[in-house]
Amino acid sequence: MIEPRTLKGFRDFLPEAMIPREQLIDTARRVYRSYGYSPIDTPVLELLEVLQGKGGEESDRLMYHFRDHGDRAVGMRFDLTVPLARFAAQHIGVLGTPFKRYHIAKVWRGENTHRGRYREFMQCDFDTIGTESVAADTETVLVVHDLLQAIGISDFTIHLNNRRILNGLLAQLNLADQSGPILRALDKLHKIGADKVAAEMAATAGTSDEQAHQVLALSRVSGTNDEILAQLEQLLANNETGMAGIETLRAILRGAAAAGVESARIKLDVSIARGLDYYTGTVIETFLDRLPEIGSVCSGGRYDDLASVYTKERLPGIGASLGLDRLLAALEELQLIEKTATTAPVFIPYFDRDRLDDYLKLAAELRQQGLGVELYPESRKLAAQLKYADRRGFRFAIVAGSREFEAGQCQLKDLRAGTAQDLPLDAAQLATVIRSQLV
RNA sequence: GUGGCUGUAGCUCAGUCGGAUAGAGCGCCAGAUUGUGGCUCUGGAAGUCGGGGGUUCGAAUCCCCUCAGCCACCCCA
Repeated sequence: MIEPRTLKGFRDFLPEAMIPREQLIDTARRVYRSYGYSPIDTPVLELLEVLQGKGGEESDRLMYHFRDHGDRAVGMRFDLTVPLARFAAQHIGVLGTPFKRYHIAKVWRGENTHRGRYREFMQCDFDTIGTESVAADTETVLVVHDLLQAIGISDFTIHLNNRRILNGLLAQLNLADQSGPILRALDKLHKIGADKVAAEMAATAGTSDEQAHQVLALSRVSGTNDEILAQLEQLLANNETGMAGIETLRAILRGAAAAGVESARIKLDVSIARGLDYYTGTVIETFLDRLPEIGSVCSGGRYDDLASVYTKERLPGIGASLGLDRLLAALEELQLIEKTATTAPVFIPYFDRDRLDDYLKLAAELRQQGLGVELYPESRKLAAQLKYADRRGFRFAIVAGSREFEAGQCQLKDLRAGTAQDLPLDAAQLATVIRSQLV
């Protein structure tokens, strides 16, 4: 016998896990569409040359790849952004700009597994291609905001930064060449503290004490968003790049406020520096206030050289990605996930052995009324069937035996409340009552 | 990739110094006068003790290898 098991980092999803998963995807889709993003899909497999060399050596090493039957070198997509770059370069002529797309799909990375990190996982990306307008930056923030609200999370904070502020400062200190190691160190500020960041910068980037001190001046920038902006303006007063970054942040804050986003939802955070090789401007990360340690659940930013390896046309873009698996883990920890293993609210026990056709008819009529209905497939004893319905999380059961059929009545049980009422055996009337109580 | 920890029933775990038929709770199945779930009671099924090798009279227990998971580091398009 072959032991049934899944590959390391690959998972099965049981109904109890899959139902909230699909709900989350539905919500993301609805929010993305409300901003005019359109769905696209791309192949799981691409020619290796299309995928490789876009995210650095590490990404190439993590990518699943092999030779196909025609001896072509192919790879499995490890994110949705590189395929988008190829897609945009190939089709932008017919799509036109600006082009807004969302893409909800699985990606694969052959890396070490961790809590919340798998080798096969879902990304929910949305991006706007072909505009450098700050309107797109602001809308990206708004989408993240609306998305988390729609999911039902009441307390979250969108951390906002701009790579040009960091780049400007480094240029000012003649450290532009060392931005990689410096920003990687700076990214750990919250985690390891200023002293250790300074030590790491000295070790990996060869910064002098004075340079480290200057870079860490960033770490002392704090206060309200307005206060942070004022401090940054002082730090970067003579730096065109830095000032441009500050102006972009200001514009996003203004725009978000105008669109009705509560000011406490957005926090300027100069230590956010992720996506080092990739992002060129706005950078965002989103944290749950009650579970910050789980990390960013929705991250993204602006990248202005997205498709340069595929086309001479300039295709700047901005977007973000919902970390579906991480968010689900968080929602579970915060007990915001309702546990049900059924998708239909109404259960009909197959109670009277001789009345199968009557049950089928009732179920069909209720479905025509727009209700999800499951009919139990075996005429077991009633207690067992009700127990099944209870375990699966059905909301209502419609009990009818020979007595009820003869009287033209049935019993509607609210399984959650533990109440029951007698009603006429009529689908339209039943549906009205059920709908009024479904909430 | 590095270091540490853990793998015993479907799930969560106990199992003494190496000792004989490997346990519990939950879940599952059946029942508690033939038509009503959650609570209770009774009974039942279910384990290659992750896998392989070794030491030993004897291994869930000790040793080696391997697979998987967790934690920290590294990395994170």
